[in-house]
Amino acid sequence: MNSSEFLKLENQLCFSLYASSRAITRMYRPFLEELGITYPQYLVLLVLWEQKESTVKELSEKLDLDSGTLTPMLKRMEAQKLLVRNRSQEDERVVLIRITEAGLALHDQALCIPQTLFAASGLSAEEIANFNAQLKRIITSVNASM
Amino acid sequence: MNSSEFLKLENQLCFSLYASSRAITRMYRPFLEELGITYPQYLVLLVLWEQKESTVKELSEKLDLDSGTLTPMLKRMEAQKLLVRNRSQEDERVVLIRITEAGLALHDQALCIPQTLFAASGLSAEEIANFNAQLKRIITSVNASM
DNA sequence: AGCAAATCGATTGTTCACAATATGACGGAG
DNA sequence: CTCCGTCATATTGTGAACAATCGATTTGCT
Repeated sequence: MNSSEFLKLENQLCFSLYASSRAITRMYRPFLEELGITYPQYLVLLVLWEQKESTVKELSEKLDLDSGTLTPMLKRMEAQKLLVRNRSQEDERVVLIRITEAGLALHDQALCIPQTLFAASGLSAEEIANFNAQLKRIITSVNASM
Repeated sequence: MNSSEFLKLENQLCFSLYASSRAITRMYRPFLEELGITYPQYLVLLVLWEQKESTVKELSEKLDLDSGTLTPMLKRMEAQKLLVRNRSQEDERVVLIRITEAGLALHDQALCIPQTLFAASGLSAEEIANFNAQLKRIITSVNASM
């Protein structure tokens, strides 16, 4: 593989990741739309379904999104009554995010979505597991070097 | 692997793709910033560096972006003198996109970017090639089913 | 020729994504 | 106790993404 071919390959890989990420949110969109949420909002809910309460900082770290993205998004979700935002009593810098009953109620409705998409994808569980492991290695390697 | 574990895995995989896509644009950003362009604009230039002239429709197909994304982006790039937009004479519905000298001039400056990022990534050429092949299989499989 | 359907791109409106900056709150050094 | 640096979040501004819709053109069918 010469240098020029390799550059093309790397560009292709980066493009593939970019394109596949958008393809996934497109796959989720019609299903999430029925719940009135978007894919990034679904990611927030995935966290809150597990631990019910979090902070902007914690969500920022887990989802790798900054406050400029999260603050307006969490406000929209609060307007939809999916969660509540409150300043912490102990440390007024911290904003606590707590899921509501309405937010919890979406969990049951959302459960079938990954199953449906998995079935539609035509991939095997093994392929997904292997690919996930490999992607994690790549991400770790890239992050470690920066 | 039980059902619940599997759902978590699929959610993880989708999130990993989403996060890695953003990580890549962040890696490119400081380098592309020196050229005054963004990652999606770089993708447009990758096409135009190869064929010099294209159309909105062709770019839309190659990059998997719709006119609502491309039209304003191409206008910004035209404002930067990187390309020109003109209605086709033969078919007035078609807008021809042609790269300018200034746009071509960025090619040389951009050449070193993938090399630099590759070196920084700590990955081997083989890992990248294998991963690229696997990602393409996944995308093909997912797209075929929709 | 004449009209319906398809094509191409632009527009509008909403939601991310993120850099840069601002604001207020905490916490430690002196 | 006070100043000062750090921390957590909010705000502003720019640039994607994309659904929905529109306007103009072309093509196909009768």
